[in-house]
Amino acid sequence: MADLNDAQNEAIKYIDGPCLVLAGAGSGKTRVITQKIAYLIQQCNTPAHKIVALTFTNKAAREMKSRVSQIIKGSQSRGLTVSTFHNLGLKIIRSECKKLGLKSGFSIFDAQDSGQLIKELLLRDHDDAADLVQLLQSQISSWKNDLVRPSEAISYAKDSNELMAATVYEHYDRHLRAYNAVDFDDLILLPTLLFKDDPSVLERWQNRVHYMLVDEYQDTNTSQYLLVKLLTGVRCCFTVVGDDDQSIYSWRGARPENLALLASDYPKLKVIKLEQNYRSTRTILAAANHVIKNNPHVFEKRLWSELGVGDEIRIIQCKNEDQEAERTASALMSHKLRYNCHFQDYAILYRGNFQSRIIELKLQQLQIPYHVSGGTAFFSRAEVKDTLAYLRLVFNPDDDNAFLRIVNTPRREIGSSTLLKLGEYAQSRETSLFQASQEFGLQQILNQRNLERLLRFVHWIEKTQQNFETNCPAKAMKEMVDDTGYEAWLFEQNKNAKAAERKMENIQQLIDTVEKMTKKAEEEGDEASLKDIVNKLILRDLLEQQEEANDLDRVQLMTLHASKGLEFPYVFLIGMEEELLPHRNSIEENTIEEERRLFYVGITRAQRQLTLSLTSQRKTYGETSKTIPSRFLDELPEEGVIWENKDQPKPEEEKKAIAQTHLSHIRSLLGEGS
DNA sequence: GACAGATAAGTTTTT
DNA sequence: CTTATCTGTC
Repeated sequence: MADLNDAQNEAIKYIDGPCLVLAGAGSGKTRVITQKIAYLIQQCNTPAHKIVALTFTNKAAREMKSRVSQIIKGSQSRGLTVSTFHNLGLKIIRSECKKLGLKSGFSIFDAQDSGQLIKELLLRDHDDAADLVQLLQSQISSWKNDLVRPSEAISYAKDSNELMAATVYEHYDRHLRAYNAVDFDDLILLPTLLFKDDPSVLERWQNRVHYMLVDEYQDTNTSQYLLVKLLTGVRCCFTVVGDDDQSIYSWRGARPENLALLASDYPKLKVIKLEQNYRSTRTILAAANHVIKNNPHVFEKRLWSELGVGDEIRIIQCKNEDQEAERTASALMSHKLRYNCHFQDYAILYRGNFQSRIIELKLQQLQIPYHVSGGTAFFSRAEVKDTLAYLRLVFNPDDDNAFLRIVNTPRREIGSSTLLKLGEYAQSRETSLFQASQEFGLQQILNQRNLERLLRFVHWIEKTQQNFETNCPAKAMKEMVDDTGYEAWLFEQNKNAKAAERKMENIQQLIDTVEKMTKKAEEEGDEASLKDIVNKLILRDLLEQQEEANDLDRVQLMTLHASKGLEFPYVFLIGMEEELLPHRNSIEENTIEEERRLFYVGITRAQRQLTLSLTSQRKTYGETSKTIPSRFLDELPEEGVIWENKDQPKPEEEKKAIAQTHLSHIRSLLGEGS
């Protein structure tokens, strides 16, 4: 436990009661958590399996796990729980599903599934509901995050609109249960409500948690706050770490005031501030402090650094996004060649996922290896969603969303009118589409031919279910995909065979992943249930994991949100414009402070050098329009910041670098050829 | 019931 | 500029 400062040491050794660590950016908060876990296990004889550490992202959980295992020898950390809130919730729901009225194969609805369900419910009662869906979806989500149940929402409603929304909420929840499904918010909400209502269940779980640590505490919502409070109970043995300046998730229900709430809920709360920054140069830190000064603060803190002054912050002004991408890529490349760094030392950050496209293009042109993290690209692909829907239906036949998605994909000549009739029948019988398909009464409604087609599908699903019970998951999955004739259908659909091939590769990747996960689970002695794996897939763990292993030396591309908790020697932050950062909606909704924190997060990711860029015109929806420099640029200090004018010719050095890359590329091609 | 072509709509951020 | 949805024809 060498090399820790006094505050860090104090935070680690204080274990007798609730502890709040206010940790500024780069102040070593992850170190505090990992070292504290080691301290608990090695010095305090706390059994590893009674310690729970919670994070918000899979990536953070993985990182923490690996850092803990670096400190303590393998066997000692066995049984330690390091997981995301959502994964812990899933674990609790899985083992308590009977109490919650769920069957074991329950599905997890992602945001898209939820949206679809809400849309359907709205269309039943209202004519033009399309633009209401998003609004209702976020309303229902906030209700769930605030522990408001449908009945309460209905009784609190003040006008007809609110009543309508609350009614949709009630229908929505009822349908979820009927589908034997939960949504993302339920993963936290259901365990919390269960613990609140059932003391015996709560006690059982409390006994499994002797000490709890929570990372990024400013991101907790009301439901998560209560979950932690309930689980830690009267023992109050927990450490939470957070930074209100890095609160960037209030749009999804996070309550940074939970930091302050803690002090009133726990009068004995020990508050420790970490103010020494070990990450960034003084120039970068000064800029970050200067910017965040514009926000009001509950907890005052002064971040300082012992590191050198370092390079100036560069601001590159470009004509358009094309040039911005080009200059970013070439500046990166010339820097890399000059200082002989690794690609993994660089990160390119942006506000929205859509901004990665042009950058990717330019990086490809310069042969720069990169990895785009986060992003829903893979999971939003039709073929991936189809395959997952097949699995969902196999394990949970009541999942009507999955049923509708794949009942006629590939074509089984089951069309919309058949499904409409089936839907009406199922509704009247109050059962799922799958169950309804097998009912006798359906003969009255559907003609012989259509009924046969439907039953053929139902029987095939049942056959597949059996196959999954007798065969190993990956094999059964492969057979399932083969059985559907999906591949042939893809080639039929896509004129160019290449696109179809790529789609099949994506499905194969899913199968490979399942195989790997199964093997891994077996090695660790867990039950290798495909149900769990599918749910983990939907929670987005795993695939990232695989990619990470392969993507060693690559430039990292990600959103500002995704970058929180990470650090890079050299950071490029692109799109410093009004309506982008701060985002247009945030300007309208007057939530500039959160955007400022987002900028703050971006700045503080950089260890040695920070480069900002902006354009004077940008293409949106295919139309170019003028842009205004971000107001945040005005908030930077004058000292230590240099502006590069757009009219300036490209620096000679960068030109040379590009030429050199091309040359070395040609050489490598020649070399391989001979 | 399938499919092509037209038209409209939409990009914040994530588990 | 892409993607989702609608419409009309076969």
